[in-house]
Amino acid sequence: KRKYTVLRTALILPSENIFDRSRMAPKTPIKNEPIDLSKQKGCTPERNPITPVKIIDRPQPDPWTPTANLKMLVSAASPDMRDREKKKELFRPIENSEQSDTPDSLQCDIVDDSMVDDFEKQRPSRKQKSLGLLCQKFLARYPNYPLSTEKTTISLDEVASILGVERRRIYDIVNVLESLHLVSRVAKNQYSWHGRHNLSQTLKMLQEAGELQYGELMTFQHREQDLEYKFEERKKETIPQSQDRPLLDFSEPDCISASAHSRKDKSLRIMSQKFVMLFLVSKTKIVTLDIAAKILIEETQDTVDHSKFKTKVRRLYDIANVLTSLGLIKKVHVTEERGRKPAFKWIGPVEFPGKTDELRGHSPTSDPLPGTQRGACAQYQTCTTGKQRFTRHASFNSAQPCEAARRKVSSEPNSPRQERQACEMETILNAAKNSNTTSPFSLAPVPGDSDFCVNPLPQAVFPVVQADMPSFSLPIGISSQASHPSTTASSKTENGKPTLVPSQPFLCFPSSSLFMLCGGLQEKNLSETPPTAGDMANRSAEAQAAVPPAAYQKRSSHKCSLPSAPVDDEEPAAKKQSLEQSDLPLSLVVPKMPSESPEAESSPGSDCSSAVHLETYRLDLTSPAAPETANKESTKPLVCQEQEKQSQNKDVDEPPAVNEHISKENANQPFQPQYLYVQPTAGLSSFNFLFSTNQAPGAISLAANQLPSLNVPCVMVPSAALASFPLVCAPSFTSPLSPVPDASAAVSTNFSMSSLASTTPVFISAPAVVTPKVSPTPSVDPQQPAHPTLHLSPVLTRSCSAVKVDSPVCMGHPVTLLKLQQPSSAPLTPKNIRPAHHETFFKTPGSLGDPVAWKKNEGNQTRNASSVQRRLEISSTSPD
DNA sequence: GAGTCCCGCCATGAG
DNA sequence: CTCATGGCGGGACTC
Repeated sequence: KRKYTVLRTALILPSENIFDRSRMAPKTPIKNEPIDLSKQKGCTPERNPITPVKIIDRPQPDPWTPTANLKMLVSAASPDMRDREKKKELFRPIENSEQSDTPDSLQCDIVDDSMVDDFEKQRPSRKQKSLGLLCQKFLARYPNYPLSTEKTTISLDEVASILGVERRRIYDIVNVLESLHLVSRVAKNQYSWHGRHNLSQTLKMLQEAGELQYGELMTFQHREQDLEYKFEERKKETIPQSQDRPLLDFSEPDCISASAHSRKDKSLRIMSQKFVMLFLVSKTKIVTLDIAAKILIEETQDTVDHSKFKTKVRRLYDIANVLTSLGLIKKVHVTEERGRKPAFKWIGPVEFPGKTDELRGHSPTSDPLPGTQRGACAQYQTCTTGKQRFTRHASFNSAQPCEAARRKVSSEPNSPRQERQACEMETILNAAKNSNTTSPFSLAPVPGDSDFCVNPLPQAVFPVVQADMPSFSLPIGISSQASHPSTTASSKTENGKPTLVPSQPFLCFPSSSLFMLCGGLQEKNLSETPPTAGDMANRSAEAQAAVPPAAYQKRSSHKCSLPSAPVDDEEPAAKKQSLEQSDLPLSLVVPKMPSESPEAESSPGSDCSSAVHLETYRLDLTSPAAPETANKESTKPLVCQEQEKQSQNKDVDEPPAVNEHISKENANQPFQPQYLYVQPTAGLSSFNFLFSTNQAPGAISLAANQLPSLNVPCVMVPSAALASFPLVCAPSFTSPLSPVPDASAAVSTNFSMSSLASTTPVFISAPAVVTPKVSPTPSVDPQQPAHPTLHLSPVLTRSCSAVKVDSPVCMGHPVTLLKLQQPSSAPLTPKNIRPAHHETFFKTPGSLGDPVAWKKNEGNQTRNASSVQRRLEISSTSPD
């Protein structure tokens, strides 16, 4: 009965969870514990928190129940439902999250009553009250990748009441989330939800900052002892100014007038950032609490008294709990001589494709894109200040800009804090860099623009190639579409920022060489990519037409959301996404994938899915049969975990061949569309075009509606003609297959990879496997959907992870990897080559020469693409 | 007994 | 003074 009621409520109140407390309350029952209720300030007392548990649980069981389907639908439609479902999940201990997903449903049913009873009976165990769980619940309420259009505001009171906890707890969560820019404070008692759009950027920033700050330490990190030792040493040596401190402090001064240093300035937030930095800097990606505590304490104080230490550790636990629920870290134990120590391992994205470097100055020289680039360039804010010089990806800024916008627009009261936050990151970085930053943010375009304010998701705008941001970079991905309507919006909004066309399925590369891309991306992209709601809808329609059934279906569910999304406030869309994404957090938990594989670079959620897929593909690649795996994935829910498993295997399989990726992916994906790159000759002098062989041109063109540039699909080139040319197949991306919303990142990477390869006519494929197959006239035929070629070809998506390793290959270093016909032997000029997202790639000094240049190139790519797009756009239509 | 971390007192600041 | 924040650490709960 409860279930039904719940459903009803959900149905009735589809729009938002957040706002209606009364409504929400029922849901929230989660609070098993009466305790909380009492505490709560009359928030949702009506409901007995006690029993609620059951309710929560119930929802899930459905799979088998007749209502299950209904539920599913409902959940899709209504956020509330979703929330509940999530809650259910939440109930499990965080640790279990990994397991969860699929099993849950079953378990739930079975367990349900009994379990529930237990719950009820057993007073809420401590675990159930844990911050981590609470955080999961909290996160479940919001989409990982909210649409740009939807602004989600979080009312602390509401949330607290809904979740049945004290506000104080919410502060803990929010502060940590804030440190990662997942949320930002808008006003008193109000935060705005940004989601993970900027996460990768934020992490990147933190990584860089961390390297500056802790790099030394972490270098030796193998052993805590060593680390500690180092730390001590360093401390003694550098202690002086305590760079660390400055970092923290800096933020405020820069951004805000010094005025706002309230209260140690949110030590929790800062601590959180530092803590994350440690992970990012750590080679092992494992950080023990004591070390972290010591390091953090030391920074602050020379004296480390025990109590202080204990307190610090407690705080770290708090932070760790939140990070765990975010899927960024997981608890592990490290055994030392001393014994077994609690520690946490970073399982989030490790590599950030678009490191600041990329962003950093794109050297003017490399940029081929002139005017058009502007737009792209605009996206990046380049700050040159003395030493510092880094460009920010708009996305990165997005959060901040948003804040700024808010301030301006809403003129909300909390200026100082907001500013602070905004500045924090930069400050940190700056501090780390030692430079006095000229407010980088200031540079950021956003703030000034009212538009931004209007559009909550500036980030979306940058569909650009950056591998970093999965969501951002690749608009193509379904997820991107769904999740990032903003992209379209961004295109619109952004004045000059043509950038990537988020939706655009094709990428243009400067190099003259031709590439074949195989992938289902386009379709997906087309359909899904559409950023704006309207666009999205249109595209979706188009896409649907074009999209292969399988893909379509998957998406279809998602798509559905799209159309509806606009109506509901933020919630709906978010919720929609959340459905997909919601899993992510848990899935994220997955240990291996993210942490180790660079692929993860992109945001965890999306990344996971994408990355995972890719990896799996790799393995598959070897065997033509691969498709199976692909299917699995596709069929698989969004859950990363499963993928993880596969991924693990994958990882083992192949090291890092970029080529491989390409080929693999394609192969794996059953119906992926194939794309062809056409050299510049086509019309764009310097640019190459990608065509989707498979897709019907019409479909593509349709897409154009929304994004003219995107549409430009390119000329269709007869496969036969191409046959003679070296082709690079890049799996457009797996995303389509994967239900996972955020595959975009992967996609982008792929492209980049392809581009690199493209420079050289050489055919890139995984060492052993793919190449041969691909090379020949790949399935040029557009119409051949799932040709073997596909399998062979592109694996780019995967590249993300592999990229690093691969990079060398791409570089033209004939690593074993390059077995293909033409190894990189063909001199790949850096320019031509498109560095993978991974910096590592480029870093190779010798060949590359100027690392910076490489980076620039990367940036250029995007630019190029954007520019091209722009051109296209211009010709075809004016987006705005 | 160590590890966790919940809970809520109370300081801090803004209004 | 009130209210929003959030530092902090006692001590309970887990393992």
